[in-house]
Amino acid sequence: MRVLVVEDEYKIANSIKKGLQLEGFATDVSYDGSDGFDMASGETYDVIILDIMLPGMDGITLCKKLREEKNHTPILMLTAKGELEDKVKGLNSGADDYLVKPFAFEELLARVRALTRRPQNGWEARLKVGDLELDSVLYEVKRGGKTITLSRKEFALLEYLMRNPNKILNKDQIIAHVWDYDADILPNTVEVYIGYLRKKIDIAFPNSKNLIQTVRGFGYKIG
Amino acid sequence: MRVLVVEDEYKIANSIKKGLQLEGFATDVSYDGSDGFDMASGETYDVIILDIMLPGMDGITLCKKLREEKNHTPILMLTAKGELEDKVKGLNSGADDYLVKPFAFEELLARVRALTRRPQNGWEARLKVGDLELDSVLYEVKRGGKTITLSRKEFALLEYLMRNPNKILNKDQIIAHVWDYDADILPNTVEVYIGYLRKKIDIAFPNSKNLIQTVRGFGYKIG
DNA sequence: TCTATTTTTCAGGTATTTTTCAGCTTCAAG
DNA sequence: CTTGAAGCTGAAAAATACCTGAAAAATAGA
Repeated sequence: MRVLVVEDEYKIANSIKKGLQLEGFATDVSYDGSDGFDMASGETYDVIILDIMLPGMDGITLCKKLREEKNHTPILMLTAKGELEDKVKGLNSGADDYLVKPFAFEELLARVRALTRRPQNGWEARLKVGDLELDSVLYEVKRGGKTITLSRKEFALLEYLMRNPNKILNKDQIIAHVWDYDADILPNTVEVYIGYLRKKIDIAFPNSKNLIQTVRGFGYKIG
Repeated sequence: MRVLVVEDEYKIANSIKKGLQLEGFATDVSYDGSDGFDMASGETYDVIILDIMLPGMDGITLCKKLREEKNHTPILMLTAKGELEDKVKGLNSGADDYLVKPFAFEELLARVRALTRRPQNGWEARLKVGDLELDSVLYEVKRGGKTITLSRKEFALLEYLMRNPNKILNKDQIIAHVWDYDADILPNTVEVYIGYLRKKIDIAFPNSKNLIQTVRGFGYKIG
């Protein structure tokens, strides 16, 4: 599964690349619009992630030119917040989906997976760890059949933990996956959120095993 | 259930494709009239969605040619607003139904379902949630036998909610399904309409359960 | 065209969520 | 036992989501 990222902001491009590679996508990056166009029309990619504001050639033009030469590779456009017009232009020019900046990596991943449309191994809508269940489509969390109400960030964090059961995740990893790429978050914020989740998931169920565990010096794990 | 979409405007074609796929239709797209004709006569589809204005071959010609070769696949024609003549020509050329652009996705879905003519599982004309009833053919809404008058948009929103009972729907989803594909709507508009519905459906019936619920950070649900 | 209604935006208020801060606890190494 | 780093937590501050009355814009009906 091959992905091309055309994005001039070094920080964003590289974090996308690193993240996608870890998920098993072969990822190429171009920091310039016209280079990106050459790569896209020369090689066969399964998805193209395309920023709108680019040096060389803007994303909308790039997209249109690709479509003109009958290249129908799914395109995910990145648009800056507030530029609603761009979103419309982007979809008109032939993009298949768009994502508003700044975004959390897991959001991007979900959309890339939707665009590849192949039964993605390793991705499940319903996650289960012990007697704790999370439905990432219906936004439902239950433990032992009892519903648990979570806020948006609490949910996102729990989902990330449950997608990596029994794996130790450090605070930097958690921040990179759950928070927007430009968020400037203290590690302590993760600690606070772990505390919130513990209260709702473990402390509220005193007769069950504690699922969220601290691994001092390394991070946290669930399971 | 297979659908072919022949439409050169990427934005429309892709949003139809995405929406139909989520509803369980296997959807192919052609952005060109003569390519579309080849696909339609080569493969077996259950419905063909056909724009009139097309590069390569216009929709009316395409439709006629299909009928000439005894292909009676149901055809839904898309006509631009004001082109009433086209609508007549379209029906004369052998199309089964037409839809005026711009349309909301749910309108298209209803017509596609009607054309497949098979008892579509999951689609009902009369919806019921608690003691709230909605008839999508007669445009009638009642709660506990008492008639409720709704405007067009209020009705469309309520119908969408009631077709997804107990499911959390976020504002983007609601906009994509209830509003025209080219509408540029603020999320706040959805909030306002939820308020209108609440006034008529919940607040007007103080002895009944509140059916419309806010799930902060995620969206709204009914049930 | 004019008018009534519907649709959409705007601005201000409130409640909740998110983030930070500061002090406290725990753990492990010496 | 002491010490320092890592983690925990109550509470405050900041940011955000949602609600609502009212105005503006668009639309439909006469």
